Amino acid sequence: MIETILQNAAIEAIKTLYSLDVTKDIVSISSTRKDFEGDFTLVTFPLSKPVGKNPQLIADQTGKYLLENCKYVAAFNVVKGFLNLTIDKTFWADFILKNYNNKAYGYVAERKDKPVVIEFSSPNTNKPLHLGHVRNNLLGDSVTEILKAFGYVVKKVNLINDRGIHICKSMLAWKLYANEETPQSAEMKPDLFVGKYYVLFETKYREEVASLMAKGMNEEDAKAKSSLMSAAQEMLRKWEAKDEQTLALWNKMNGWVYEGFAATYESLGISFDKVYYESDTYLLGKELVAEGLRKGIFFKQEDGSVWIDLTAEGLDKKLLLRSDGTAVYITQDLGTALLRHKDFDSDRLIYVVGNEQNYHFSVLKLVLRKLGFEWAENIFHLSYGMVELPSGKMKSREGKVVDADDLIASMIEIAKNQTMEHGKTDGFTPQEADVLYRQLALGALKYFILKVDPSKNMLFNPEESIDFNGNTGPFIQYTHARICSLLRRARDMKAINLDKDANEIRFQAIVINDKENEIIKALYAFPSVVEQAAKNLSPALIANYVFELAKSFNAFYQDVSILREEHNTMCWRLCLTAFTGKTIRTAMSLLGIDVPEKM
RNA sequence: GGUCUAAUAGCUCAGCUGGAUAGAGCAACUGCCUUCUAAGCAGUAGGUCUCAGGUUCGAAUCCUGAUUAGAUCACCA
Repeated sequence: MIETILQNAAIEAIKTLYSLDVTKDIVSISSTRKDFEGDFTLVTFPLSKPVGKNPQLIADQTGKYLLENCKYVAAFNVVKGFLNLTIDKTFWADFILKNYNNKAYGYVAERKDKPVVIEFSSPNTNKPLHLGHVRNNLLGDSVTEILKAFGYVVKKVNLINDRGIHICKSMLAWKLYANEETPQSAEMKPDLFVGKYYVLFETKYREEVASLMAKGMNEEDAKAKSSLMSAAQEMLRKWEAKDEQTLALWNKMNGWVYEGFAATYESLGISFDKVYYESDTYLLGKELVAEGLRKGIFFKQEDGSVWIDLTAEGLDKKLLLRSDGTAVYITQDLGTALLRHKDFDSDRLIYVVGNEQNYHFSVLKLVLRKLGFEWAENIFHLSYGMVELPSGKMKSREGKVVDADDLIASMIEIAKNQTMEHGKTDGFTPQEADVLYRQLALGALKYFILKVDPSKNMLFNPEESIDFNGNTGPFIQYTHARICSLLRRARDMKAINLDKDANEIRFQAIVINDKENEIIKALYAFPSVVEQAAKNLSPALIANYVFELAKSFNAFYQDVSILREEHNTMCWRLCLTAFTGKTIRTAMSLLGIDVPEKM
């Protein structure tokens, strides 16, 4: 890109002017700050010492040299040690004309690498998906799209947590209190229905503990003596023993939940290449533990439990197998990692999992590495922060959550009301209108969540957060729709041929507004994650690409505004409008957001 | 207690590898709908970048320490 060209030219300039070889890292080219004239800025302070002259003089002399010797530099000015370079307009013209009809703009060709496997979503089957899952799903889906744009083959997998004590809790509550009620008879979305019984169990359990404590027991004893909890544990034992009745109930309730999940995934527009079930995988990993024992990487305690000592690495000792020989969480995660590596012939695994599991994943990676798996080096935990509510953390045990389906439904409702209020769907068929409401609602939700740095906790205020004004998905969609509208009108007047006829087109085009930079922010919301992921995936290559991409967008936009000011001609505006529409579409597709052509 | 993460406008968030006068949106206030579509535009006001040191030409950004908040350190998943 242009920065590299300028950088090399500057290095050459310094060599010629001062007979000095300088490295790239002290020749920094960045986009010029607005309020200053120019497109790119060379900061000359770091050059001052090696060259032995004051920054201003260096800037001045280098500027003169570049003006004469670099064909892209049209003008320069110096403010203190900052050398501001203005790029020749023909460069931007060539750039636009070259890329306008390039369908692959923003994408790189497919590479030959092994596929990347990304795990996300990973719900439990005792309750419906909530806002936290939504963040997870959107991140997973968007990172997939971004990696695909970098030419990677990406396989999306989901590991459903369909067994364990929490599942038994909803099963037990249903068995005790439901009187054979079904989602149909209760007229509820089936996963919501199951979740209701999970909350019911927790409520009844707390009541029981409270009443035991009222009789003078302390909390610990009360919890231990709880008949409900021991019944749930008994149910888990029966499940593991493959008791027929228990399995039948388990199948029935999980079936309900899957039906509900399918609907939620559908409305979020999310799909998977492969779904794993923990009931199939929970016994995996024991062989790995045995192998580690043989190799002397792990050790066995007197009670039979197996551990690894990671204190040398700054972590603790970690249990890998219980004394009764059963697996724990990390045991099966070791096994599933290996399974995935084999299933997809992949040596790059990404896990989209909340940041409360940071420790777990550092242990997982370390253990696999100690077992001798080189691909473990490429495991990347895409860690994201919690979604908090104004009232504090979401607690599914207490039913204090924002349900994903409710949220989407109410967003669609808001989108519908506002759109009708603005009269935007006049002339739409009812079907077209419904599609638009959905696109707007999901655009708002997705952009709202994805624009926040994934690693940070975020606050979600149901009353205030969802907005269609300002820096929002619908605003970007709106901008895109306006651009499309302009192009339609232009086409009505005369066929657009950007290469030849641009000058002849007489058309009052949109003045591109600065808000379109918001789309760049959407891309910027990711580098922290994507760049890190990229570093893990393939050294520098991808990371540089993300950076180049984002940067080239940014440079382009800066120059859009410069062109706008300096060249107030129709043809220019039209070219830029068309191109901006293109970049919006490209960027939004990386976020998994639809951009309607009319609204 | 150990480890990790965070702290930027009243609120929600940006701030790229250290660069010029720290930016958006919301909320508040002023103007703008006959030339693309006001889900908009132009403008005003709002800041000790938690605090204290350090590194350097230059720090919101890097380092050290403190304060506050969150996560984690289970024979839970």
